[in-house]
Amino acid sequence: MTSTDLLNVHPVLFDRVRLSIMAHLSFAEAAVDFNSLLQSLELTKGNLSTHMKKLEDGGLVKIDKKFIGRKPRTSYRCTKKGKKEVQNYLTTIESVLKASA
Amino acid sequence: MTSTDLLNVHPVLFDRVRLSIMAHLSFAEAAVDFNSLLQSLELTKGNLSTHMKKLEDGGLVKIDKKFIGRKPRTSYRCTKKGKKEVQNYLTTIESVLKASA
DNA sequence: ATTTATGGTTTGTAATACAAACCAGTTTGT
DNA sequence: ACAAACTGGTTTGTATTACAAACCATAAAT
Repeated sequence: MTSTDLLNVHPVLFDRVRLSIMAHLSFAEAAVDFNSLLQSLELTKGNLSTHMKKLEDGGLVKIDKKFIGRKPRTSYRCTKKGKKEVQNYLTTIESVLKASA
Repeated sequence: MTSTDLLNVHPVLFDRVRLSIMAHLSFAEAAVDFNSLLQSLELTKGNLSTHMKKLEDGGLVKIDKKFIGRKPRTSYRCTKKGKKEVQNYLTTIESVLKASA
């Protein structure tokens, strides 16, 4: 009930762009590749790249690099931890913001 | 439904501390003063001061400075807009994060 | 009259978000 | 064959931000 519960939500999720990314990834059944995220979210490549790195560092996302034919392709999927943290984010926000009052 | 809805939430709310502050203020009936926020949130004075300024600049909070006896006292209350933005934040997060899928 | 407490604001520093520049390779055009 | 343009990203430089420390003004206590 106290707003200090917010301290328990993963800090990396407190960013608009990264939350969008996690929303995409956590709903996707399969892995999502760099360029489709790029298009959905309308970011620059550099910006997306660094956000993905942070999500990876936080363990919320798993990165997968391979060659598809002769071209490189990077794709991402949401980890178990990622899903858990997103859920935690949602329920925490709700509990903090929904008035018992 | 698209995660780009997140672009509609007030940017100033995308911060843990400020969201905590708004949670406090939006539930409080009366104005809340600087020191009680300071204690509830366990921040430094400088940090709280600048966060409040941002919330004020965003129109989410109204500041009120007066002397109580001979001592200065600063207190804050949530504006209509503040309440609206908090509501919008909550419903947007829910719609983005709760799978229709 | 010093010291100590109260109620904050301003300032300096470290971390962060972002876009521009870059890099490695591939395909297309001539 | 060679250059130009495209693909798929990463690294780097800059502006913004969060934060705590230092500071300021006044009041109360000794």
